[in-house]
Amino acid sequence: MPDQLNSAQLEAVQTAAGPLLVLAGAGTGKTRVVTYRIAELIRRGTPAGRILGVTFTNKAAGEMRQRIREILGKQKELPEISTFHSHCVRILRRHIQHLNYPSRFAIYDRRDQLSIARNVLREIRVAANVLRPDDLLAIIGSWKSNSIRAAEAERLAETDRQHVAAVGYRRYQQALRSMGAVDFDDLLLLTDDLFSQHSGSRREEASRFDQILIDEYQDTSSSQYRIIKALAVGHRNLCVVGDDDQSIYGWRGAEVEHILRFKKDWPDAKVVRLQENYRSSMEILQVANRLIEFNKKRFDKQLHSTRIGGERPQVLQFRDETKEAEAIVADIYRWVENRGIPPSDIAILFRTNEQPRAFESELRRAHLPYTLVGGSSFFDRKEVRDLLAYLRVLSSPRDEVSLLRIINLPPRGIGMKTVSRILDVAVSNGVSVWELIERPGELSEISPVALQSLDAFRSLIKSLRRNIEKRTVVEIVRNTVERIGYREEMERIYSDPQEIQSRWAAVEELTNAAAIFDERFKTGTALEGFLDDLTLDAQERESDKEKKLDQDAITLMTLHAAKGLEFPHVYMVGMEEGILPHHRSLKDNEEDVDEERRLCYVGVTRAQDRLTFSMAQTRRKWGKPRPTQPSRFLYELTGQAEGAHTPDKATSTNQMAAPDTRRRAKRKSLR
DNA sequence: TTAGTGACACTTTTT
DNA sequence: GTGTCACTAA
Repeated sequence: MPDQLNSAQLEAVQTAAGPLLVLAGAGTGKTRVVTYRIAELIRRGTPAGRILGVTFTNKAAGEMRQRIREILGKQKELPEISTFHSHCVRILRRHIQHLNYPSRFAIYDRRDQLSIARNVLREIRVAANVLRPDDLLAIIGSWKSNSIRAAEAERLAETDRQHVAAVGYRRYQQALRSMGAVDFDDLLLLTDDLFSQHSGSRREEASRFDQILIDEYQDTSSSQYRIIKALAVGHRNLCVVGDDDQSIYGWRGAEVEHILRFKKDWPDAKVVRLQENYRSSMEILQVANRLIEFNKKRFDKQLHSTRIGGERPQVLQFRDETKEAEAIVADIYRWVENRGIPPSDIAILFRTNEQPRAFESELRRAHLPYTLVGGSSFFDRKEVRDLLAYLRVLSSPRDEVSLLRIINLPPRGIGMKTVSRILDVAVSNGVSVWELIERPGELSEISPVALQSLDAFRSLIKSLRRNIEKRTVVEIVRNTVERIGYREEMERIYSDPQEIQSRWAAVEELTNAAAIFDERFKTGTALEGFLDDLTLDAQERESDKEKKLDQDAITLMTLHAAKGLEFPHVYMVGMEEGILPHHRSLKDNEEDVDEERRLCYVGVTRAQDRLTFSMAQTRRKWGKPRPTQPSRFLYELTGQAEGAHTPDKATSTNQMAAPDTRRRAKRKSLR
């Protein structure tokens, strides 16, 4: 990327007022334009605090903040850069009482949602072969992303399955509300509700900013779309940036149509197209262009390369996924050790979160530094979820999912029977579980021993909550771990000292996160903010030292997580039918495959200099090796498949070899 | 009634 | 590797 902005970029940066649509291909400097535009607005006199920048992930928000800080210099006030969800949380914390919600609400992540869905299905007696909890969540999610509420869902339902799901949806929302909790979709839906029902709140929130900039606009859902409109309709200074070819969140309600509709909503909008790719070598860009032409529904767009030549992308085949990992890591090792390539220049991209396992162990064996981005890691750890549940109960005892998780953890004599008895009474008397624990008089048929245990539990929670507003989050965490005897419990359950060690490390990591949080925010209801940040993954979890280590590590991540990033050396692994495209997208319709193709396109366009595809001929699934087929995308991007929308290019250029023909040579070269 | 053990199924992508 | 279910011992 040159230091000078080209004319299109300059136009996007300097258009100061009115709606602006930036249609930008991959690697054309999209984020750079947003960053410079914000800096330019500030330079021209807009106070930084009056600018709202919305990104898709917290990672992207952090990077953007960092770059703006670099451009502006340290002493200046910074603009508000945040994700949609984080921004909505802040709005709701200020106004949610208008919607008859307590302002102390907890945010439930997928695991919590699953737990509620399970209970709902049990309550309405739905067998697992009719609807499983994750099915219910998927259906509710698709309704929510189309702004369909439970009542409407019940009207719209046609099939039996939909009827059951609609009933489940209603119960699910009731459960959330009674626990004072919201899920991720609710953050957007409730904000949308708030703005449409309470114009005062809308005006107040809209008047906070004079300029709004949205990155990755192709991934906005309909509730996000309406929220943006509600915030921007007054000042009309709305700049959106996106690329329809990189729309990969359709399954979450993202609609490419919003970016198409922009000109209709804002007829005077200025449109700027960025079509010069500064990132990838010509060879890589050719592969990308060839691939994406197989998608029929797309904006007419041509990406020009500004770089000539480059290394031709390779396709490697291996016997199984272990061999794949071995060989790829061996290849990386040679680049790092023999050619002095910094590990941070290298990324391994994959479709699903189970794929990196084999690569991780190979990388460890080779003593190559790596970081696994996203995935399950931290929050899926039992220890983290245990402690988090305690913290949530301390923050709000109405949080039933958390309360039920910790009520007998570590074991304290409150078993299944007692819990289900409490739940029965709670449901029939219409009171919360915590209320029953506080007033056990309403409980009947519970053994005196269990009552005693309940009483001890109540005192424990009460004493942990004492003075909670005055304490720092670290103190709360340490105190909780201490008082519940978590270390002792760990030593009791696990015999292997190494396992205890690694599990305890997660506890320490959570404590560190709390310490970092305390440093940054010294005021207010700290615990609640900490929990919000953790759930929305808005935390800067690593200390500075670890961050520096990370900076020189190989990156492992999913294709979804890779959006917006770039690396000199990219490996796209597991290029097989059923993985990319994923088999769940093959079932229904063509459009799902198009989204998988865009996902592949996103991966390809991350690469700057060198791109390697790999696949395994057999892959283990549930322990059994099964033969695989090369991904159709491999044929498409090598020009060996029919049906590209502009098929002329496919035969004109000198092709890289098909997966099969190239195999022997490649494997040799890797040894 | 509770605590501990083993079989079992589950893994698309994420805020 | 993890949560859930069914079974058994105390």
